Amino acid sequence: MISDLSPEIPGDQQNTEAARRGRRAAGCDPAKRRQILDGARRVFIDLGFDAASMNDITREAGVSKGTIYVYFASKEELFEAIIEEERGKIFNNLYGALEGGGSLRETLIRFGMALSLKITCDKVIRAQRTVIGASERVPDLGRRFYERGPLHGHMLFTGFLQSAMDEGLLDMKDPPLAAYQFTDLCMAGLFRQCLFAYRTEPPSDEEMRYVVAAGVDMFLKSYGTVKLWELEAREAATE
Amino acid sequence: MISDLSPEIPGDQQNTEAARRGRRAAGCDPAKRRQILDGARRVFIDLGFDAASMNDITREAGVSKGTIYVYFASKEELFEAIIEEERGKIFNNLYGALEGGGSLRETLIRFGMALSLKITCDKVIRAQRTVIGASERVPDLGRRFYERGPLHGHMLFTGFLQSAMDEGLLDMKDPPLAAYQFTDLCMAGLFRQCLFAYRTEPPSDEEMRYVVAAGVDMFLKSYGTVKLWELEAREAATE
DNA sequence: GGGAAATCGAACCAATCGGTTCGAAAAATT
DNA sequence: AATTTTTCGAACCGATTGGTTCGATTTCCC
Repeated sequence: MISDLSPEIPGDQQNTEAARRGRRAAGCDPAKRRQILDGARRVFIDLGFDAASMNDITREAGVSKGTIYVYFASKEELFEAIIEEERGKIFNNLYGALEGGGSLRETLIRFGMALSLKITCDKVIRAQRTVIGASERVPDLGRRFYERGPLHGHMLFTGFLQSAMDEGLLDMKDPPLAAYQFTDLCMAGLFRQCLFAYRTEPPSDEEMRYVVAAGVDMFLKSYGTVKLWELEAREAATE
Repeated sequence: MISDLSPEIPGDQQNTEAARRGRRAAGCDPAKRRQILDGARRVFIDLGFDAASMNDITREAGVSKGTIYVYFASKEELFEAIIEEERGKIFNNLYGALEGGGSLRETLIRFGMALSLKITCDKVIRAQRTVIGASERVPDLGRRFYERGPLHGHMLFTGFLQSAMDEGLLDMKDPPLAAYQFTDLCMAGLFRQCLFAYRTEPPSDEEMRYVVAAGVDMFLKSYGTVKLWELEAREAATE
């Protein structure tokens, strides 16, 4: 079965002749595809879409140009495949931090750390720069990235806040707004500093922890309920 | 005196011959310079640095290519001149909002509105996208933009918070961090939404006011002192 | 109005772009 | 080992790039 060997490739042009004989269709070797994507990713993220040439990618990937065009129809298609991959790498396994247990404060700190560490690390910042730069001429690209990445995460986190509200731990008039406030507090200033290349290197773990803790404090001081204070006081007393 | 006519032009090559006769040196007509900058600004901000060609700029500015190269040595130099101008247009006259009088809460709302309205409007977002996109290959550009723009503003605002602290209205352990928290709260979510082209049009005045008011509430609930509450209560009573 | 100077406009440069083509070489299936 | 298929590598396409050059034209100062 072909899909066993290359499950992630859409089966639009299966090259049925070869398929019937149990042979791989042209442009369907997952390893080669990976090789191309990895090389192209480095080039695109280093140079941006425009400045990256297909010859650069050829060189970086160690694959001939003709072969690239067997796997991807155009520069745009290759680019979009890479952005999609990057989005997945950034946002997958991020919201598991919401389900690790512990007190509300602990969970918020754990989530805030995971979020802001990932969003401000060098690789991710470079990827975001590339998407933002391309958003001017290809708005759909930036839009899709945002919808499937940050927006999706925002809804998951809003749901988490809702459930904390149902438990009587938080009291918010506008949970979606509160979710935005929280995520922005967790990266106070740092996100823009990184985007504009003001920081030579990403925030350290300690700095991040300091900012996140301050953000969580501020957030809970605004939205925490009496029940939350009682819980926290009780917990502090037992230690 | 030449510098009276073109004060902003560096006098490196004054074409002394012509200057002695009271004539303008080549490439020193402020009006032409403006014409070129205006055309180039539109093209660069619409297309980004790479995709903008000098022929596009020629067309948009209504100036021959040879003339452009009399005023600017290269595409990069022209681009940097425009970014510098844009930075000035964005951040100048922004921090006057801090000095308009009124209560602390009123001032914070006024400043927050001015800040976030300006930073998320279409023109400014496009300019920022261009700078961020170019920051990958020309980090100095993004760095200078950030230092002379957002960072400078951050220091001004931190000073404002300090003086409010001196008056006993606020109590903060870390004023610079608090300044970041405030500015980020004022654009909760909106800044990233705009950057990634998720929003077709910038936030409305009402939406902005709603977000800013919520941010100011949160900020004051965290950092406001008893003295501030008394002041606000007294003011509310007299109305 | 005469003469100096700046601008224009178009041609021109070498280099590079994304994308295609094709025969030779390499791999893999039978 | 024979044969099918993929990949390679280089040449090639037309278009466009940033940048230069240069005579014709316009503008401006005396």
